[in-house]
Amino acid sequence: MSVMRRLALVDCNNFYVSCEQVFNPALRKRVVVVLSNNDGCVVSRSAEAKQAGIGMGVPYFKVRQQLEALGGIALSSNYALYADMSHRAMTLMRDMAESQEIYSIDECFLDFSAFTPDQALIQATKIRQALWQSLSLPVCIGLGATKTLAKLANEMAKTLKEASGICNLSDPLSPWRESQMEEMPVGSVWGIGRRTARSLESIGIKTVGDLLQAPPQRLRKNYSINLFRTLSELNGQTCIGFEQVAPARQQIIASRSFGHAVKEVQDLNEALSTFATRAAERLRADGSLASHLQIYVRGSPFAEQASSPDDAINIQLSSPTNDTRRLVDATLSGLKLIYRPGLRYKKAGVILGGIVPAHHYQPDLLRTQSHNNSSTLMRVMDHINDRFGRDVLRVASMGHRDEADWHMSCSRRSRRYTTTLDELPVFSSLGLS
DNA sequence: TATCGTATCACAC
DNA sequence: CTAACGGTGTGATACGATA
Repeated sequence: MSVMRRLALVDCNNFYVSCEQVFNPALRKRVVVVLSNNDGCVVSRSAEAKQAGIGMGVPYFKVRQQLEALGGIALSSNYALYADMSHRAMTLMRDMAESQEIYSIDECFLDFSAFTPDQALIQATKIRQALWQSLSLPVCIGLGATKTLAKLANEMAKTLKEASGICNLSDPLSPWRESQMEEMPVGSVWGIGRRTARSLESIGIKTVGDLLQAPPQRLRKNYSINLFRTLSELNGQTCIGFEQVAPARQQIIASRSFGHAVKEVQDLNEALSTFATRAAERLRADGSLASHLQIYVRGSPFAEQASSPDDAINIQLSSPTNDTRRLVDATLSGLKLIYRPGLRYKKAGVILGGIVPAHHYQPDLLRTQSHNNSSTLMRVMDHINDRFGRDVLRVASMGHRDEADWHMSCSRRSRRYTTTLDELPVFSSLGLS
């Protein structure tokens, strides 16, 4: 007989904006947004920005004027900073529970099963305080018997004014809490996205309470297995396991939209060489090999003409590899086959697939030296780049222009306070870099 | 008929 | 001045090709 599970879901509030505010307190209590790559869309908003009606995911150019009128601030995203803050937060929480599953850059599940209900609430409070005191990060915490319930509790912790950052949907569940839960909109449930929510609403299922009371046969008939798992989890039955170690990735994607549309093969060569290089670095960091890759190029999905390019090609490697040179070669040979002169390309990408552990692969003794994997050269290259800076050692096809059209726009990035010495204010102002 | 690969969708963050 | 709209990853499902 298994003991009841009790899970906590800790989620940082407005994570990217909060990280920026840690290092620039002048941003507190202000309308602040952080933009996606290429300064494209709003991906994180301060409470004040939400209050002012700045939507999540809205293209920046559509709200730029509104932001200026509000005296608001838009920042390019600074992933080095967010990743570092995330690591600190996760490390801090790791020792405050039996086990931890890092779910995303700003969220983790914690196993609180060993705690009594009272202890669990006390521990949640401690975690909130610890993150605020040592990292200045505000978080909300939801407690529940399943991941879906913990996520829902977290939504309620964010939504309900009186929750003060913590909401408990574990037992014992007060009738009051239960009714609050039943009033939550279906779309706020983890796993029920925009489309399913709209569909459910159209048949009168608008809230969690409606969903729990709906006849299961009717749901089974019209919806996927996912919705049933979600429903079971809302009823307290575990369908989604707790993963302390992340399962091996099945694919690695490296892709970017370009700062400006490009037409020349040379630009695409450089961009795709860079993407293949990034993908290969991650592949080696995972200790893996890829068996095939896909490359794709495309124009703007918003282009008025229907003739915007959109092409892809799959390439089978003669043997699994993590060698940047082989992956770049394959990438460029693929590009040759799909490139068409004169078109306006706006995005490209490399997708590595057929990923296997490096130790799993038995090299073919008849293969030539160039097919060696995890070669000494790659290890040395990674080492040098790690020590002396990204791309100090690189394939020539990546190019060396500081300002190529395909490079991202990123005009408003804050300093990488925690990871790049040159960007500490005291160093840069002294001109030491 | 069972299975396989691929494209597409839905979802999350 | 104007035009301008993310990236990474998983799983389900549909469907035609294949053995």
